[in-house]
Amino acid sequence: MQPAVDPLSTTLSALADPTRRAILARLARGAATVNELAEPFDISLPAVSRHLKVLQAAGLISRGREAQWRPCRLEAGPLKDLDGWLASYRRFWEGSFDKMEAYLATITKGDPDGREN
Amino acid sequence: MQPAVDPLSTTLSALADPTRRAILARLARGAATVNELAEPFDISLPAVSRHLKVLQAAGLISRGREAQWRPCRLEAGPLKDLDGWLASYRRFWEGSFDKMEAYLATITKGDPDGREN
DNA sequence: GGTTTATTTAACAAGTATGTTAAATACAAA
DNA sequence: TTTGTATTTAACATACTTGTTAAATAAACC
Repeated sequence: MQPAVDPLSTTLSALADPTRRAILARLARGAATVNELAEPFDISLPAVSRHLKVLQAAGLISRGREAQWRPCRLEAGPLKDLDGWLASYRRFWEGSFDKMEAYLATITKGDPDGREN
Repeated sequence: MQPAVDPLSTTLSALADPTRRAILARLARGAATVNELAEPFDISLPAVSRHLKVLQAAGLISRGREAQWRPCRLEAGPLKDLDGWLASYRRFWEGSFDKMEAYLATITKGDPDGREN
């Protein structure tokens, strides 16, 4: 029943929506206006506007003010933080690399030159 | 309003809850039973049970069956997939590294030995 | 000033998430 | 077989999310 205010939760929950991830993917190729961002989707403009509000609240995008346009651009900070969080779990899927290394060590054992194949 | 949920959305939404992330952090140190996992939290056991159900549905944990216990263990697959998704954004925060390299190149320019400081 | 274009806010509906307590299930131990 | 321990399911309350349409705001254009 907590309002879920920690930044990582906010980031993850913002990213959990496929529409918002698609918006980020678009912004990865450069800044865009709300209408441009909305164009590929079958949802209303207010709905897109709200997605942008969520992304901005999470710090994943920032917005400018040019005439009547509010261009959005990607902000990578929260993604970097997420990457940092993920890093502590990385060893769990890099385990297979260890197995591969152990395997290679086995098949090259007894080879004085240490060639791997 | 879409019923089908893509795996990445499922992963992110499972991770968006701080209680569930704490559970994963605990499981990163080894398998645990539901009661063990519930112990640090101020929420009811059924609530924890439901968090585990969410994590399992997302493939982030798997469960055994030993006597009356259902031990949980971490499954890294979805985290690895998330890491793969994140990777395509990595260049956005590695840009500062490029700047650092450019900076270092500047201050070492004209130093025949190429020492960095 | 009045219109057009871009975007947001308001008001509302439907679905989902998370928590609770009480009861049910599964297995072990006595 | 009864009892205790571990865990889940049921039933319910509350709040959040996401979508809609209609109206409001902001700035450019004529």
